[in-house]
Amino acid sequence: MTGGTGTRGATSHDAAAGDQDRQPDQAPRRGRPKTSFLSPGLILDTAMAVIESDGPDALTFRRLGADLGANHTAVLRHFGGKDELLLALAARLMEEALDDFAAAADWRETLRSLARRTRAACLAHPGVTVVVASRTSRRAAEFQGADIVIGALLEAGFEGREAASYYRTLVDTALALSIFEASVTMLDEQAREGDHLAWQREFLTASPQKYPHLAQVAQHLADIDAEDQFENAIGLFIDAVELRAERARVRDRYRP
Amino acid sequence: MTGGTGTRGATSHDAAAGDQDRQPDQAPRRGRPKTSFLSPGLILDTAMAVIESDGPDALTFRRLGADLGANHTAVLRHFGGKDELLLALAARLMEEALDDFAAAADWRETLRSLARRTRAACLAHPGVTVVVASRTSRRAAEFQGADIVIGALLEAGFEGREAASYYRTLVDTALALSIFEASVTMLDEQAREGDHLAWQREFLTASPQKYPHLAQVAQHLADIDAEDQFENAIGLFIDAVELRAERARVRDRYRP
DNA sequence: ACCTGAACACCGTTCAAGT
DNA sequence: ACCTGAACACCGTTCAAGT
Repeated sequence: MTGGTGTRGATSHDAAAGDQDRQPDQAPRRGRPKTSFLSPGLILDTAMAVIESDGPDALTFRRLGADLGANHTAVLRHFGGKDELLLALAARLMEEALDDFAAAADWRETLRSLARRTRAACLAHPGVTVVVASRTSRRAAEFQGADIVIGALLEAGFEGREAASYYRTLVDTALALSIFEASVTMLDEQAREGDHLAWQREFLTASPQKYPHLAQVAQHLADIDAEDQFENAIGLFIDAVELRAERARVRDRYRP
Repeated sequence: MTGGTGTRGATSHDAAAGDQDRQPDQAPRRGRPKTSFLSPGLILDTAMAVIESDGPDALTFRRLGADLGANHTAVLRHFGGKDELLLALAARLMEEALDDFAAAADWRETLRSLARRTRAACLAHPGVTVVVASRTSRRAAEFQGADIVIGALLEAGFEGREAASYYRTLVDTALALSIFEASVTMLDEQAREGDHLAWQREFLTASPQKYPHLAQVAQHLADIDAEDQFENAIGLFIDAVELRAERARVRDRYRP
């Protein structure tokens, strides 16, 4: 029932016994560990595993303690509270998204890459994304990523103020759309059990008299692919940015 | 402490006494109300008031009961559970966004209007937006709104499949950005108490050696206005859509 | 038909106590 | 320094009972 995602035993007795097969180079002074076996990293790993296997509501200190083989209050020695834990999860998600992010040969491709990485990380952990959604700010997009994207926009031909503005638009849009898609994924999954997905049928049978335009395209609405849709949004963004970049370059040519 | 947002007394004793000054045309059979005094509408009003005044965490059945002058389990006679209540709150938020929504003279203005309405509703109730964020699907954009927006896109010159696709892109983007902005608002408000807003200063003092591009535009990043930013994103979307609409019209001229 | 009140299983957090 | 175990104030939900 507890899943068994922990790397240690499931009870505190097992945890105590574990001291005996601890690495000798760690040199525990007597038989008690002088260094803690819990660490922020291990706790975050376990938390993500719990959410992804049993859903956002399953993340409780008691469940976390059970999977870690520790008391349910032990986590509080590493995180000030649940809110702090969630903020750390949000930061980890964005770290994963931007891991090894680097500029591409083409500035358009650099922007596209950031957006795709953001989406990939959120969809890889939709449950985590939903729990931390309200604590995810663009602060998470760290300096490293910001510098690369702004570099791409400067390369495209924008001045400082515009580069800053389009940078924020891209990051916000990519992040917001990714979180939104993850939450729709989770919601649909939950609704599939009930009959809440019936609204898709309603769309197809909407009254053509009352909603003529809707009826005209209803068949196409049903089979829209989520990934195509995301690519579509990013494509629109880049097209528009490129259009304005050309104008900016022309403008600068006459006002150098 | 309980706020006093209820329209009835704060205790169940007061609620019972309230029967005596009930309207006579309601004709209560004996002294007990034959019609319930709680209604889904009243409950949702109270729930929104609670969240907006004391934050998302304040929305509990016990608090709701206190403000309504009823037992803390009475709400369960109108909503199956907390999840159902949140889904209803999400639906109400979108109803508010699309209330009296109508097509404008120009199709671009119609698209802009939908986006602005979505944002306005979310920012009018940021706390509510954050609680229901994970239960807000584009299902909420009801047939009425969908028909109008799709009509605008057909008017712009798109065929069925493209109109459907751009409709979804606009609705998803506007909704996702609005939810995101609301959650950033709530997060900043909470962080202002701590010193978590320190990252803004960090941005300004980021190493120009390690992050040259970032340093170049850091001053502009600080004073970006949120509303300008949203308008910017929608403006980019409409520019790109218009660009493609022109192409679609040219294409159709040669293949009618 | 609608509401009450007690009860149940659970939650995050605190704190004195252990090693 | 880190963890335990009991305790506290809360939570959503169930259910028999009232009117």
